[in-house]
Amino acid sequence: MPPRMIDVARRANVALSTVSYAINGQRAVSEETRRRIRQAMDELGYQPNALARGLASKHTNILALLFPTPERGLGVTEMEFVVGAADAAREHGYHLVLSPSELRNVRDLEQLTGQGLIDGALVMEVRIDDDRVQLLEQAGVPFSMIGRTSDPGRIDYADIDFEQTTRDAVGHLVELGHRCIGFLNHSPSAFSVGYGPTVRASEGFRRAAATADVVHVERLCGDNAAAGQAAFHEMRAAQPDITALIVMNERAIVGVMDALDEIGWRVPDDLSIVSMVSSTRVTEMMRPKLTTLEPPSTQLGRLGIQMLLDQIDGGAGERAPVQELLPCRLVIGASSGPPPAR
Amino acid sequence: MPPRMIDVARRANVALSTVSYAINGQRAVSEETRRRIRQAMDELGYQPNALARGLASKHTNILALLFPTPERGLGVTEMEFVVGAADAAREHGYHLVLSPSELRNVRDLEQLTGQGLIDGALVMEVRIDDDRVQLLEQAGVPFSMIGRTSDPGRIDYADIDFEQTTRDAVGHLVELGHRCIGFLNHSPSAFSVGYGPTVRASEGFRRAAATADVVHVERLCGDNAAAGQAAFHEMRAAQPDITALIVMNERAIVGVMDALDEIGWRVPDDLSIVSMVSSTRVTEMMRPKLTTLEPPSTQLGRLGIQMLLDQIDGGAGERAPVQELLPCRLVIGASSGPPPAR
DNA sequence: GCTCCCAGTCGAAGCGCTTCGACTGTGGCA
DNA sequence: TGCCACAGTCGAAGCGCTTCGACTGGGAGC
Repeated sequence: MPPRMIDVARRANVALSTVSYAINGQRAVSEETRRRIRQAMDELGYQPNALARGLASKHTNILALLFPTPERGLGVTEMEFVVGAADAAREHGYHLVLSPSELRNVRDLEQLTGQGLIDGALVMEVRIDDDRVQLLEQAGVPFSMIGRTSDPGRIDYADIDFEQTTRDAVGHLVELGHRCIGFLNHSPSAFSVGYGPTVRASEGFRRAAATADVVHVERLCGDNAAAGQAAFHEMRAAQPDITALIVMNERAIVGVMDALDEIGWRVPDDLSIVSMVSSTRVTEMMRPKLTTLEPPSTQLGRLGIQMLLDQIDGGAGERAPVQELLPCRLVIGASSGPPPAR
Repeated sequence: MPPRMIDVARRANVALSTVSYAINGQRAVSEETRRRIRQAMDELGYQPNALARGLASKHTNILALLFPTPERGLGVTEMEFVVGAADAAREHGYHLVLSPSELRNVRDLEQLTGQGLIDGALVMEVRIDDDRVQLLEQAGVPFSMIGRTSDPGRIDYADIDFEQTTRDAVGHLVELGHRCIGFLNHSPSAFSVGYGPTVRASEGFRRAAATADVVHVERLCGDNAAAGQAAFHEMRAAQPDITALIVMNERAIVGVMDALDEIGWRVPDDLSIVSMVSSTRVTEMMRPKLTTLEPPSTQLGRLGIQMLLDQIDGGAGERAPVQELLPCRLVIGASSGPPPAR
């Protein structure tokens, strides 16, 4: 029912193949012919059939976005990745299919790559040691990652620079005068499965604190208020002099606030709080409005797609892998200030 | 390079077409033959090529998810839609392509449907009067909506039951003893473009309040703290007796809290707050933990896909349209209580 | 004046599948 | 005993494109 290429060809009085060449420029077509073809296409409202094109040409203009849904659930930051990626893909004439593959369902991934549907994949929520990476490699599917494995080798990735980000967080607090800083990280399970941000922020914090020569203490903490509350009390028991807290666990923060109420502490007078890798969209809803290191989520999503397309369009040539670490942006809110004079 | 159907056929000593029939059951195949074919497929690790299949059969097993990115940005609730839809699609053997079409880019939509890539579309963020609906109709693409237009006709949709939800919100407050209730809605621009939830919640609130015979006042309010703060002061000026507030605007809430601080009011002692259509994921991060009417987001996403598939697989037959309104779940937090005895 | 080359065009052969019509052999039934 | 129906199988014709090899007619080069 929709017009086909042959209809365009007939109307423009040329061969089918000439229309094809006019459309994708694989061979020269004279200006006059091209004009007639364009006109015919317009008149018929012609749109090339994506499947036929893909079948014949071996590339589909479809990319997959692999996002597992972690126990933690997906938040604003992840949504921003997705939107960034989807926008970037569309701008380049690609479609993005969403593949909510659980890690356990390696089968799903095989199915996706085996069907010949996708030209490449963007892998989200990468773990330090991620099954999907091997799978994609041996399937020969071009891919890039948001996040990175412990040894990314020559795989393209874009990730948050946790080293820099923790340094910035610690730096901000040190500048304000803090000398004893706590770090509340994600859950023990996130750490033990090797979720990248959890592991890297942990290392980064330790190093940054050591470099700045401040007393520090870290805790892993379940993603809920109760865990946050308990964790803070434990931390304070370990380091009674604590005057500032870096939190990379949005859902634990409210628990910390509860804990502070219990001991009559106020933010930022008695304790400064800096949220790490939280969207301002979230921190602005908290009271006091939190100081945060906001992740460049949309940009990461776009970058991920960009890298992938470079890889695909770039063709076979040996390229240097693109591996970028992006910093978070320090957005100062009302939750950080000078330490109390205790 | 990957095995093709002909390879399977040769290995199982049958015709190509027999393999096809064995796979999708369009014709009877003997048990013995089927066994041999299955074995050959396993040995070769065969996976049908999705494009070839689609080209020949006229359906692709791909659905599109149409989500415009509103000025307001996409939040947790929207993410949950998306995940629900993606999961449901995968469970049924479909892929989901993300189409972040701006409403203005009607061209993008035409391109998507014209390419023959998708079997159907799920439309998110539907407005009272939505261009995309006409476009999809005239393109002959099966689709269903999350949300609904003013006159959905025979189009399938799943939406939140705003009538019921506002009634529940008002009911909860009335039960607590409140007699003067405010409603803080989304922005004037959301209202004027006819964003469904904004419009319907407005009507619902007015009706519910009238039925319950309580004094009520409503304001549209920009999606930010400053607007919320100003709006609350205005509301109180209009109705000094206000003792409870229903808010369907997550980002304005913190502004309301600021306003309360200014006049020395506390929640819920002086003012009860109920958040409408907010994920508990969000309300649990607020202090006090907000009472909310939590939307069945994931379920809506799944339902949307389900309806779409019924429509597609159901075939040509005249079905009754599936039009479902789902209630939100009242989750009582610490932000609502009896009115003060002023 | 002849060859050579190349821009520009055409026809045809696939890409890997679905599906149609045709063919075979068996069993039920009169 | 003969006929028909039908389960089970096969070959071939597309689906709507891309791409390859081949063909044509000028200009450029000598």
